[in-house]
Amino acid sequence: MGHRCCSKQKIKRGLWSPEEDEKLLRYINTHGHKSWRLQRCGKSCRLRWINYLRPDLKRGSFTAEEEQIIIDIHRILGNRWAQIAKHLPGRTDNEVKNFWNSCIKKKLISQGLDPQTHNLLSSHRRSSASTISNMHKKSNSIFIMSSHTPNAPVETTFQTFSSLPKPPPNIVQTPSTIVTSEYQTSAIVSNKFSSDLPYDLLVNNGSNICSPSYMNPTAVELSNNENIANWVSRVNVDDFSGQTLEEVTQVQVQQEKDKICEDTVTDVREANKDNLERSVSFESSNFDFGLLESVLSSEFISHDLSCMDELAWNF
DNA sequence: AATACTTTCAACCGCAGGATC
DNA sequence: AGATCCTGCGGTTGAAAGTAT
Repeated sequence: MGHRCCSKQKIKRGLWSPEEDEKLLRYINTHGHKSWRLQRCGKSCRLRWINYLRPDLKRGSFTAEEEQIIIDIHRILGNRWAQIAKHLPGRTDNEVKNFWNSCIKKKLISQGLDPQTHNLLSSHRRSSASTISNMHKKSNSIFIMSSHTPNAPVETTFQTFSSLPKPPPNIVQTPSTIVTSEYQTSAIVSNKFSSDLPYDLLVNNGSNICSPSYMNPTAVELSNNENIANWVSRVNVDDFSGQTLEEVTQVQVQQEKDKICEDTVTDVREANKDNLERSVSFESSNFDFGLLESVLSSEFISHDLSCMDELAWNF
């Protein structure tokens, strides 16, 4: 069964001809993109405009950077192409989806990764990695560690896991397993939700972490500098070969905390100087609430968030 | 050169939610 | 209240292009 508007009348379907494109462009230039009732189904016109005719679209193949962004966000959000596309200016959800299905998916599989979960596929797991892999399932961090075998191809060096926080604050989970660089693997470092980490800034005012209205405006403003992508940090396991994961964890977490706290403390002081009473415009904010909301409401973070209530910004 | 097979990606489908009449 | 339209989304399809035999 076709779309309602298409089934009612004889409307052209299939590929668009250059003449039709031109006609649609002329129509949009004259009438704007408010009404889509042409000889084609309105839905088809709209789609053609969004996916092909829009002037701000970027053409050509995806760059390595774009690919990495897609992988990183997909790891957190899953197949939410529209959300992912929002972080790639000039790219459409359809484009991202097609690129994923035709390229990235295969690449991940060839690397032994499950494209849906980003975990190692069972067939690629070795005993030395299984411990870490299982650990990942239990752990609650969005820290990512990457490692590679000395002879591994460059594109296989980002084998990453991630997950999001569940346990109560102040508890930094530190799985103790020897980290080696002999096997290409990834490992969870620790729980990022310690009480003095930047998430606190975002949730210091209530249980509904997803809603900006529950957030402390000052805190949100201060967080504007931190894009969600920066929440995911990478460390190189090779630098810590031979150390226990616990040791690596403590060092990395401390460094990350120090850096973040340093930044946020500076920001807070700056903000205090600037008079904290001024209101914050969410619309003008660079902070991506859409993605934040997506992340927080994704199945990755389906855990009970009530523990967030306990978080407080103790400054 | 011809055919078969694979890949790519534009377009479609179906659904949901909101706005309008 | 119900019908219709618009918008947005993720999944799927199939024609065209590319590649292998």
